Amino acid sequence: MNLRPGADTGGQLPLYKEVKRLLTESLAGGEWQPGVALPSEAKLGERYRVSIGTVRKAIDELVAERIVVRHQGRGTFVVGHNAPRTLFHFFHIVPADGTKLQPQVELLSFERAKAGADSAMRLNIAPGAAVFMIRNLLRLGGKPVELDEITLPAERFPRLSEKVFRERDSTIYQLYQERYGINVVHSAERLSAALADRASAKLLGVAAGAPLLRIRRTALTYHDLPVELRTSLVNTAEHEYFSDLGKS
Amino acid sequence: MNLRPGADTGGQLPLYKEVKRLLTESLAGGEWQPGVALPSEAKLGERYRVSIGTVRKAIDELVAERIVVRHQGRGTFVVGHNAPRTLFHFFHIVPADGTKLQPQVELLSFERAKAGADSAMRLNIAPGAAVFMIRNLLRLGGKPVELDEITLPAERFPRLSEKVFRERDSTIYQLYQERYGINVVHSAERLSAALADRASAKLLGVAAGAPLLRIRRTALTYHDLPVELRTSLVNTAEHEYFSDLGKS
DNA sequence: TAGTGGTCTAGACCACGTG
DNA sequence: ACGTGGTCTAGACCACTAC
Repeated sequence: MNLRPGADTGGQLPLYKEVKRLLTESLAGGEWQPGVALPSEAKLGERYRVSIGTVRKAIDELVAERIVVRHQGRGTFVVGHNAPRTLFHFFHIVPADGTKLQPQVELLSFERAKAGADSAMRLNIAPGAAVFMIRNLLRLGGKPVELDEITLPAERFPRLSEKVFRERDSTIYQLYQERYGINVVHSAERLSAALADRASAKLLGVAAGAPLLRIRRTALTYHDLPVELRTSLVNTAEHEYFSDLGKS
Repeated sequence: MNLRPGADTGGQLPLYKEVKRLLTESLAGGEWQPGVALPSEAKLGERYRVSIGTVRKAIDELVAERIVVRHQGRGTFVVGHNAPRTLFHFFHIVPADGTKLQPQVELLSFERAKAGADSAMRLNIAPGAAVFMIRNLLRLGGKPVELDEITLPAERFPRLSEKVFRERDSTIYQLYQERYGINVVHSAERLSAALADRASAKLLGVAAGAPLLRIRRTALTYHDLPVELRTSLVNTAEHEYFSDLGKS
């Protein structure tokens, strides 16, 4: 760490990047839980022996990545899955008329299985490693709209069971956060079109052969570590996927 | 404009937001063309009578929105549609294996028409106003993959003709930029699944009733002004839509 | 009143690109 | 050598929140 103005960089990384890395380490290590305020910028400046401006630049990037939020006069807070607004960072299905609705989730099945080659690669685990496979039906305004298949690496979710999953009184990502200390902060999604097979059609209340939107998501925690795979089949007759790219 | 440290805000907007607004005005007014360097940060500081730090904060936001790019030692440049990398800010279809390919575009039809209620609303023009309707077939690696229907407000594209459109030696957004001074900087997309009708199926080389991904895009220029509507039908048998959300 | 983040300035030095 | 953006510091004052 260096205090001379404009000096250093012999250590390779800019100071504020290093501070950001250290902050991310602390977040990943659970030093500050979601919903809790970080130390003040002045305190962080002392802690890392840098000026407030450098701390601010590091936090600026965390804010841009929606990992923390600032509240003037209150402090800087770790983003978790408690605030209803964070739900829509990950749930992009809206009625065609645009009004956002909270989905109701119904558990269809909960199984143990072994990871296939593709899942293993995307989850960065060994092929054949134990995983949980969970299927859910999502309703919007009472109507079934989306069918989810979730794949979780068992190692990261010790003692997870159908009972635990079913009896949670929160969202799924909140469960990961509160019970396993896993905070989902980003996701990558790939979309394609598919035809409803008989089973999916029945659950979604459409004809077999109806067109469905297929979403394949990888959910990531700090350091871009993958922690969940999710394949969704969506009936887009009355709903759409909203791609809220870029912009601020 | 105010020079006292920490003062003002009586004028409502923070200084750097005002500077950003003025920069955007100049960009929209064509003072700096895409590909050209803005005045240096020091010059802009003199011009708006603010410190360099304030200019930098304004430009930071324009960089985050991909409206300009900085190159250390060279300057800050207006983003246009010349660099091949900018293409993929707007074209999100990639082969399932992930390798990005440049699409080849074939013009299918070019017509004049009147805007319907929905198009007019989304383009912010009067219902019944003159529009161009253009249909294109896009190929990736020689195979037809996407069918586009483009709607343009005729008023903003004076003297556009099939000949002009067909004989362009560049991308479509490059044509807008170079001939009409319209720089597409953002887009909003809504996705759904559909079935191929007979005509689309034939053009895309799939069976009628095959599942297609439908993308409805509104393309925006500075100040979030809509300048183009585009509905795309994509055969996702061997390609996917990549949603590269958030993150830096 | 005290503490927090938000804005704005000023100036130093570094790294990069061009001539 | 010069000009550009990139990093870092220091300090002032404002706006908001909580007590």
